[in-house]
Amino acid sequence: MKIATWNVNSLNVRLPHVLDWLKNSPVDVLCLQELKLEDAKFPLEAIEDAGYHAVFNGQKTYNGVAIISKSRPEDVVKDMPGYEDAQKRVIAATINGVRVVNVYIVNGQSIDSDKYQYKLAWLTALNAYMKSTIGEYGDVALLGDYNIAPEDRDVHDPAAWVGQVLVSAPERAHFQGLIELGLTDTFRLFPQADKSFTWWDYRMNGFKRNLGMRIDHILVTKNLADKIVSSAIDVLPRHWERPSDHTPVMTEITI
DNA sequence: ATGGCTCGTGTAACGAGA
Repeated sequence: MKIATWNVNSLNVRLPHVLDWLKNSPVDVLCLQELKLEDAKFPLEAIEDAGYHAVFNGQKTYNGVAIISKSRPEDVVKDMPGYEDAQKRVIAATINGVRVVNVYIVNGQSIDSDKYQYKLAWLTALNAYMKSTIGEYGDVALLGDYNIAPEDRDVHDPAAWVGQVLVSAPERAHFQGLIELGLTDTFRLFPQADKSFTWWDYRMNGFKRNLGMRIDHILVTKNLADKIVSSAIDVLPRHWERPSDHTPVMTEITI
């Protein structure tokens, strides 16, 4: 079973890339973030024509998440139960017996911003939600745009980023809090090239100069972690014309 | 040097992203 995550930065613009990528990388599950479209405008027909199911939780202009899958998604839950949030950032479903949780975690803008406080509160709610989800389902995969670079090696220039949003100690503590629930960062189960990133700024030739960050992640519970056979970043779509600023991450589980 | 691109909105210029 191959599972993947990709922040597409507008599904309107990136639908051709998603379809092309799925054709070349026919994963079983693809979690998308930043759809930037309301549910009525979700391109369901195009996804179904490609042989996939889709469930989605979108809104106009901002945010929005979707799970695309070969098997029919079951027990679909939108948003975090009990957490009041106008922003559409979460969708979960059970696929092939795995509880798949797709998140677009708050960016936070800068550490002196109100949005940073929203990010920390949101991460507290996510920890509680994941704790109950793991208790309820057992086999859980948490995929998405975390907007957190867990370690300095996940940052192109750690010295320049000390204390900034995406790398600040409170954010990293929240990431560690997810690990302490029993989740494993599947990318780090394998040897990886130095300076492996999933996002590059559109400005200043960020991608060509590899000035990136690893902020998109696939975490799984321990029982699933024992069955992971590969995890990799696919930089190919970042080379395509008019790309998303993020590129897909994929993990394969032997189930 | 707090900009630099890209997106949606809406049809000019701005907020948001990270």
